[in-house]
Amino acid sequence: MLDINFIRDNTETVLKGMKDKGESDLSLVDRVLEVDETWRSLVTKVDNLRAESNRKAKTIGELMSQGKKDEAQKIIKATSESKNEIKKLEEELDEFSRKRDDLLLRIPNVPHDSVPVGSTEEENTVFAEWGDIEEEGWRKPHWELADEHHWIDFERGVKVTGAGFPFYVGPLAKLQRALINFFIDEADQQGYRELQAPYFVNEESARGTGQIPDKEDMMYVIPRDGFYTIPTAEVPVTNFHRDEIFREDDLPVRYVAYTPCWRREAGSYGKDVRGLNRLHQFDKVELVKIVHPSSSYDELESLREYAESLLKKLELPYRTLLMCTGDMGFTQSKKYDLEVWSPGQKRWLEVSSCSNFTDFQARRMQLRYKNEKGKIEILHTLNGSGLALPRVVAALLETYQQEDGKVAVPIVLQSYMGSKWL
RNA sequence: GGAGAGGUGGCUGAGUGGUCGAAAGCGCUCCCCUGCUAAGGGAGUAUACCCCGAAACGGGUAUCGAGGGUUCGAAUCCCUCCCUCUCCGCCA
Repeated sequence: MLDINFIRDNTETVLKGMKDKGESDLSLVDRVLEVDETWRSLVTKVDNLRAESNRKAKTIGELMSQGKKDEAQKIIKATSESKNEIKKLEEELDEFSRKRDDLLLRIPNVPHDSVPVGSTEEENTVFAEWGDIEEEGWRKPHWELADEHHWIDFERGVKVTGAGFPFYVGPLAKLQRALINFFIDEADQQGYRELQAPYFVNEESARGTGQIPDKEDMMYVIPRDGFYTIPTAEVPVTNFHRDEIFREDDLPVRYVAYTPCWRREAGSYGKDVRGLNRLHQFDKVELVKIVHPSSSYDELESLREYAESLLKKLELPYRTLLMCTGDMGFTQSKKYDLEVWSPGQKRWLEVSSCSNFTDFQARRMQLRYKNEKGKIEILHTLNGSGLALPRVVAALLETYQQEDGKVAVPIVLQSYMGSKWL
């Protein structure tokens, strides 16, 4: 959510940002400004009326304690009339503040100046590339390999739960456990504090990070208890500090959390979703930062570099994309995607997405800090995957396979696996 | 799940219908004093929003778990919900 005052003072910037992000309804801005103006004039009116009735109530109190009941009675009569007027105006006030917030929630975050303007994924720019990519060759896709070794059981997953809920079997189950530990240990060394988070969240939390009302359909719902299963650890972890005020000295705050993630992925079928490419349940190690507004773009770069370092250590070729305005998403101001090369499928797979939300999430969540002058300001939030497991596993199986069908273990994982071969 | 008690400012805790945004203590910040240390004295110390103003300051409104109600007036009374604690039940 943007600050209404920011929109008032920087209307052109907001409009340009919306245009660049491909938002079709630019009239939102005019409407929100109009509604806000009405709201503010109503506030003034209501506040004045309430002030008057407070004054009268006080007078009545004084008269009563002096025993002047008749005089008090006179004022009571007069006051009860203005009560109705206040009530009516209060209802109107509520209506307008709701309207204003509705509109406000539909205005996207403003892209940073360094973000390329574009409308489709073709206009993302390649920010970095690492490793040699094999565009031809004998390598099998991971689902064939996994099938041969009976490492992933999709069929039984369908039987037990449904499509997109596979079992990982034997060495592959262990490999996932190894990756999770490796990712968390690496983050821990970089100063991220480990958090084990709830897998269900309530409605306020889903609203805080913006899954509601925007992306409600991505989550599974537990209606009886009013919970949502988390689509990413970002939701519980960022909400960890919701409604809190930090001391400036305590910043920045960095967390790492491993959780399963659940996504309904409604309507996605076909070859893009084969094997481990897209699942309803998957594991992810997520990084979250809560930082001083002045440092969020630096923190984004270090977040990106950190995520890249994981792929380097696993020796998996990757590229980093700087997402263009149109491909970036509603809440972000700048975003990098890391894509790992899948030599069996001859395509890139997204394994991490590192984003700066500036104050957009933090405002909705009332994540704030007190600066040196004692003034309260909104913080900035960032997050990034470090990393999402299934596609890393896919790329790893395909990259480390040998011609005889065996699969080697990356050097950094060998101590976790206790072996050199899967 | 059943029975009972309770939710007040950074913390402890007073306040059961009238000048309470809230006593007191602790903590924290600033100042003074004391030639170190300890102690002492003074001032300040919630959040959001509106109005005025360049700003400082000022004026106002709302908030005592959340929402609704009664009343001229609610932290205080009533209703609903949430949460915490104690006992019982159940249980990894």
